[in-house]
Amino acid sequence: MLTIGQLAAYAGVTIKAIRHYHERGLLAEPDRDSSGYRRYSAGDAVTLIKIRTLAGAGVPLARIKDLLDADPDALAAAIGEIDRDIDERITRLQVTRDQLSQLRGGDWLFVSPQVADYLDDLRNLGVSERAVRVERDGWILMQTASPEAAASWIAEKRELMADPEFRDLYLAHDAAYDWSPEDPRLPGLADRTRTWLTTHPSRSECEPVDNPAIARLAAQSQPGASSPAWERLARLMGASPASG
Amino acid sequence: MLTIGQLAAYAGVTIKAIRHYHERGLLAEPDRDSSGYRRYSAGDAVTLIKIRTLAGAGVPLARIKDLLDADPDALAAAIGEIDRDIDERITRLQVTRDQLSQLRGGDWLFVSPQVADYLDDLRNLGVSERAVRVERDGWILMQTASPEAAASWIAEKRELMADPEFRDLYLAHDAAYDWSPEDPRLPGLADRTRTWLTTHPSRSECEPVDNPAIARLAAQSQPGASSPAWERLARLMGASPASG
DNA sequence: GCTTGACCCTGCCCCTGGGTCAAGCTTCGA
DNA sequence: TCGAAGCTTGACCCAGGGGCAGGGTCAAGC
Repeated sequence: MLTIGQLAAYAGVTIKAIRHYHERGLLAEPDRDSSGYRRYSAGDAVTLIKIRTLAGAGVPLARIKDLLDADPDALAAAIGEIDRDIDERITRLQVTRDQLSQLRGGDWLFVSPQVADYLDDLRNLGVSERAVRVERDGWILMQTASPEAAASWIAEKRELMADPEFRDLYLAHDAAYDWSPEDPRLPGLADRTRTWLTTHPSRSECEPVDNPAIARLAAQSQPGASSPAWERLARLMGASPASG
Repeated sequence: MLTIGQLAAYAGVTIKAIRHYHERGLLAEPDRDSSGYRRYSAGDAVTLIKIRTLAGAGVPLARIKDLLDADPDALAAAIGEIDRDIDERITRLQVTRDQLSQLRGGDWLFVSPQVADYLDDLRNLGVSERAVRVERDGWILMQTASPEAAASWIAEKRELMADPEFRDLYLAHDAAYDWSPEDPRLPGLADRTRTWLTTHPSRSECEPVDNPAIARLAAQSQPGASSPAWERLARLMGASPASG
């Protein structure tokens, strides 16, 4: 006959766990010896190892309790189910591992794949990290408000980026962020932008999304995301569609 | 700006979890609107997805809190560590899955491999399941008391099973369990057993282990594990070494 | 203007699967 | 014979939330 410590060592379980199983009714309380110590049989060891194996597989104790006195067929069925569950957990762990590796490596985790691709395009174009971050945050807000609308907008915008003049304007606006508000290039840039806007009517019903000013709009909620040069640019463009 | 429900939906997390992260200091409490609702920014969504990813990998919340404002090098190191941890958990899950499959398939899980082999030998010999179970339980008790001694005994016993006369005696004792106590074969079996015991002095210091009577000894703790025929057999063998 | 349903707020207790500590008894080995 | 190790019960603690209570808010439809 075994003491609780011997049983625990044999089954590879802590003493505390055994008492826990007693409390939950998984393992019957054995008889006590004259001093009140619990005394276990070999059958208890067999049961305990079953419990440990099932618990190690993540089966809840309440379910283990049922399985222990289920008929062999039910047990076999349950084991099959648990087995599939383990497989699923393994694949989920592998997914998690992949996601972890993406934590160091861009925005893939935070936005839809389409937006992530778009952000990568921006980076390849030489857009500043600041602008990329502002775009990312804007797209997150849009995706939250309406994932379908964001999906169609992002498609439209990626198409737009194929236009060299638009790309040029985008990069110029990005660069202008750091210019002095008295920079002589600002009026010309404002003119070019206005011209582009009038010759390229937006197809989407939400105009600001389609031009670089979206960055300023999205940025309004973030302190310090605008600049003196951009403020002047906005004034120069006057009542352009972007300012509404 | 997002409500807590929108943020939760975007990040794939429950509202309750977000509030929990606020309590734990993982995610800063955002400003409230006029009605006291929390209002979130896109940056909160980015942080929350980081939290979710790390938490999904099993990283404790307290550690996530540290990692969120750690420098990139420390984060990369931590991610490497977490990655190894996930690998380990995957292999452990695979081991668990193997053990699970053994739950339906014998005694492999409950005793040492040597004892499991021995029990399989017994089954192949045609020994009754009752006797196998009694042997298994006896070996569990022995292994718990002294794994090394049990290891040498099991080796000795498997050697012994190579002796045809011993095998024969073992099977006869097993079969005798179900005989009538008046069965005329019992005196002859008692004689054969006594003869074998005198011509085969035990090498181990613990004699009962080396002969079939171990089954009876181990069974004494289990009610109903003996039988009328066995009782008579014990009386017939008189003061044999097995009866002590 | 009123209702209805969805959403949000705080605060509390509950769960699993144990770990840890305390205070006192028993058993074992030298 | 004495100290170390082992056993007893009981109470409290942890993560990571879930669920419920009891209430406030908001937007739409009638």
